[in-house]
Amino acid sequence: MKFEALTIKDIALALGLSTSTVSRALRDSHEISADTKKMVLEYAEKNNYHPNPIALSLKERRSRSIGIIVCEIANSFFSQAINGIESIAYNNGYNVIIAQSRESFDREIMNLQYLTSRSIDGLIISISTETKDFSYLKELHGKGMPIVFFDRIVNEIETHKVIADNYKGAYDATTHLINSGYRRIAPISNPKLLSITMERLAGYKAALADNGIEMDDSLIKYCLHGGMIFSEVEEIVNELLELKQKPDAIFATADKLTTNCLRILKTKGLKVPGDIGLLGFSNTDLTELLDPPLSIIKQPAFEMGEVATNLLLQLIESKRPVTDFETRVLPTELLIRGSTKKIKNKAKEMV
Amino acid sequence: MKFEALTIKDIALALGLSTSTVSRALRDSHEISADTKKMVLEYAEKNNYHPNPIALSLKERRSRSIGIIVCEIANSFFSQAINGIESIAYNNGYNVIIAQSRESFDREIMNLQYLTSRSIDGLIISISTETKDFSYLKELHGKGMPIVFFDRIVNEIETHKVIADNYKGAYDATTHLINSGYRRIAPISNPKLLSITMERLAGYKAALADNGIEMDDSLIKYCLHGGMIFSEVEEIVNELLELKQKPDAIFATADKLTTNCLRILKTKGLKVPGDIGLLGFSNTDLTELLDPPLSIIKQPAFEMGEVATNLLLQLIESKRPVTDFETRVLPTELLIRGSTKKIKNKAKEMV
DNA sequence: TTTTTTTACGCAATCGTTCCCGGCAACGAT
DNA sequence: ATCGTTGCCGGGAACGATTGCGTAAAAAAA
Repeated sequence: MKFEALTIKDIALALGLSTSTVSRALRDSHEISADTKKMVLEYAEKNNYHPNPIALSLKERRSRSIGIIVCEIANSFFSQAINGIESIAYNNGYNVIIAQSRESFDREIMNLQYLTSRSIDGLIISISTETKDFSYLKELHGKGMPIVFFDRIVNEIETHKVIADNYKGAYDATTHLINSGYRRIAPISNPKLLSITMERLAGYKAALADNGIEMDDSLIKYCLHGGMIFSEVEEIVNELLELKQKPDAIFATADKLTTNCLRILKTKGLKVPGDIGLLGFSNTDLTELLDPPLSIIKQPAFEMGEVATNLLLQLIESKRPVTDFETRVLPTELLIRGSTKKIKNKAKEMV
Repeated sequence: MKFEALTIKDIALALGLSTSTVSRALRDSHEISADTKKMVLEYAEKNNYHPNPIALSLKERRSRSIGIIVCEIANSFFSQAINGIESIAYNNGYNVIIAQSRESFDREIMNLQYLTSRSIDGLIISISTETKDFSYLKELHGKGMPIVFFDRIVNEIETHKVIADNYKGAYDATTHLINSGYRRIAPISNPKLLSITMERLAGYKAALADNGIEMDDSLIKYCLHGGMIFSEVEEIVNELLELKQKPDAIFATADKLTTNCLRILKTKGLKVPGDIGLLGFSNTDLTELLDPPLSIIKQPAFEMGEVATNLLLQLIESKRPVTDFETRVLPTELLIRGSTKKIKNKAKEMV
């Protein structure tokens, strides 16, 4: 079945005018008489004419749609960010096409190809945990595709970037853990070279250093699939618990890792925070209802989406090539709950 | 900045052919010589030519994109459903444009206008809690727009529909509560006339009847904004708790209501299930980690999205008007956890 | 060799819209 | 009466791709 819409040609025919006149009347050109304008406008209104966006896109060589690539939608952080992206985009007459990489590099490339073949005007992307090769993105960017990175950014591509203050977030979180008496804090992260991993681990390390705590490399763990594969997180937690010097707290640096860690610790019958403390990055609004209520670092996901979209639209609508790029860093929020309750300093465990 | 793509015209110019020949060569027409085909194909491959989908859309009068309207993306059920929709759509060369009504009728109409002005080929929608007037949807449907309803459906519009087995889900849930000793079960729902509300309440009532429990209308509550406004849920819970004959369990018939009920009960210092039992529809994967672990009815959100999309594509790609519509009902799952633990039958409370 | 058929390609219209260019009135100025 | 000027409008090309039709040359048949 087809859904036939009214065209300018139909109006022209009905009113005995030419398409050019109708077009001009609709765009309120000065070279159309008031009478004709009124006639056309009224007819268009009555038969609710809407210009065909596809024809416009073809003419103007722009689709007024922007692509989004994230690892998955069903993740609080990203769905909130998409919310922010969408709100700005719609207000500016753009629509968004969302694609999910599911933490796969191959899928990310496919999405990229799909979106560009769909002739998007710009791209907002948080790269997958698997992505190490940026040549495709570089090529795209080199060809003039406006790109804004957010969350998981690519430092070697020069364009606008939007991130949470991962360094400070992790620093504050680690400091809080230390102040609560924890000493052997094990950070569980996404792959090593992901921007958010590096930023968050840097904050962690700085907090340790500032508090005179020696770092123990055996406590630092990475999840290659960002927690998408449950068993992977499970193995890593097992490794940590089998250490001679066990960690007294886990610092999960990503949403999926945080909740999966809790799941695993509970399954193992460990008391949180009695046996082990837990704190992590998370954006779900259920964390305070969990058992135990989770201490979290929350990112301003919605705002990040908004900012990223504003920057992207700026790139898209700029007349001349933009060379002055900025990296916006938005503040995180540390919410202290039960999962990091103070423990007594066991002096013997101090390293 | 512009992102210039290779066109058929460029290829024709470069190879000294006409655009028609190039077009036909690319589509492997029999009336093009093998040599020419090879030449064109190789050139297109090397310079990675992709047909401009906008030009194709204009020619074929189809955009190969489908619209989705849900109340919000940042909701487990809907993000999972969108996942399902997206997977099928992409596999069939369609992209999806997502819009959020945020439970507002006005926004829903705006979204509808936006999406149609974007010339979508079809629509998948779960209507907002506010929507009582279906005239716009009817008009759209009447004009030939393929529509598939899912979750919150509109019975008076004849087209494909996809729902969870809300009746059975609610029936099973209520039965479980009864079997666990609860007698005064208060259902908190979305607005009265929403399809899911009616279906779920019907299941609730049937379960009561089948167990010889008299229904108490004062226990039946509705949230006009579907739990989007926290205070609204709070008021309703307060009303219930101020009843002379208080409920001994709450049955929340929607995701947001379920988690918000828990939040409110905990804030009030009530023990769940000690003071009151709680069970609800929910699709978040954190429910088992909550305090208490929540008993829930889970909908097959992903599958619902898949089925809805398959039905929609069927409508879109059908040559002649479809008159034979179906309503697919997918099974729900009852997950029993701590929040509905057995209580002793207090005979005096039996009504 | 001439006629017919086939092969292989080009021309031009089409989708809906915009916009450059040109034209034809009516008007005032000379 | 003639010459600009202005106001108002239509013709047609363009955006990128597909496709029916026409046609030249080559191949086959006469």
